[in-house]
Amino acid sequence: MKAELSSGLEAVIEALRIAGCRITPQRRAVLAELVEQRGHINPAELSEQVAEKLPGMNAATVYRTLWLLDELGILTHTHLEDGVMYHQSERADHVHLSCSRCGSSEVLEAKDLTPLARLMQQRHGFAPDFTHFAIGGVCARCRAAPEKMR
Amino acid sequence: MKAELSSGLEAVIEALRIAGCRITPQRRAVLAELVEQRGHINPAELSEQVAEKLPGMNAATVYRTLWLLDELGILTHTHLEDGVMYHQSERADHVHLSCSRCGSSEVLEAKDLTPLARLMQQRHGFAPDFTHFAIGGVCARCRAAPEKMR
DNA sequence: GTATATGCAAAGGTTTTGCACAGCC
DNA sequence: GGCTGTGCAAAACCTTTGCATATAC
Repeated sequence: MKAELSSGLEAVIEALRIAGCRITPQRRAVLAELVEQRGHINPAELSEQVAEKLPGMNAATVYRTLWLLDELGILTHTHLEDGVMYHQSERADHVHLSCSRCGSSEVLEAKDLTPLARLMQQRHGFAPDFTHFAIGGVCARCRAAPEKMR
Repeated sequence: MKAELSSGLEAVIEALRIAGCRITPQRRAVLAELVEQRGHINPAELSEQVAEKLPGMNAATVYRTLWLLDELGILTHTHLEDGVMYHQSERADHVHLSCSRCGSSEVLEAKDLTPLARLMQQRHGFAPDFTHFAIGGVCARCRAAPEKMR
């Protein structure tokens, strides 16, 4: 069984235990916050959120916990235009399209790009995971709009 | 004519002048260093390099210069696993494939991905520029190798 | 001469690290 | 009780900003 946050906090906690890690209130708090978060969140913001609910919670601990959970595959990070974001691994199911002209960001289901991914793998041997970095480019609206200066 | 570093420093300098910018030794130094650099370089490192050749050169000036040149389209930045890198715009012709398993990074000519880009544009309306972010995934060697723990 | 660019210094923000103590198992 | 994890504080980085001065034009 793979530990996924969606299968419930307890499943992940069990996985942590099996990995020889200790279950602390701090780790529970980080996990709980990540479950509540629908989208991505950066470490700094997450740190604030968690601290609200578990006073005394230290930023260093948040960073260490994120590192651990990422290492165990429970979390994933994604690189967007403005930095690194964390989210539940099983929610690494969408791709960010980041428009360089208007700055907007749309989201695509990862599976919509599987044909492309497969093609790329066949042609270049590299099996891409388009969820790990955003994809830059120009969105449909900006392409349609008359060219403006930026 | 578009100002490109490869057309020579002087062409870019002329473009700067036309844009109403002043030509300072500092700006020349940054441009010169970027011409010498084959690949990508991050602002901090670039700052060091330039300071070696133009003593007194200040980091703040480097950042301001990079911002300006990026704004003018002479430079481009790319997001790799370990941060932002700058390079000459006309060298934004390659895509970084970053293997999440072994950490290696291969490079692909951007034009090798144009069919994919076109396909994506047709299907999703978004015209991707795969050079602006790296593409994460698993390289051919790691896919072939027996699954190891990470 | 005037407007722009630079240097300096300081602040801002994020992330990492060392170490003593606390607390999970 | 022993070892892992945490808090605290400091440091390490990277980047930005304000302001007086220097300088390109």
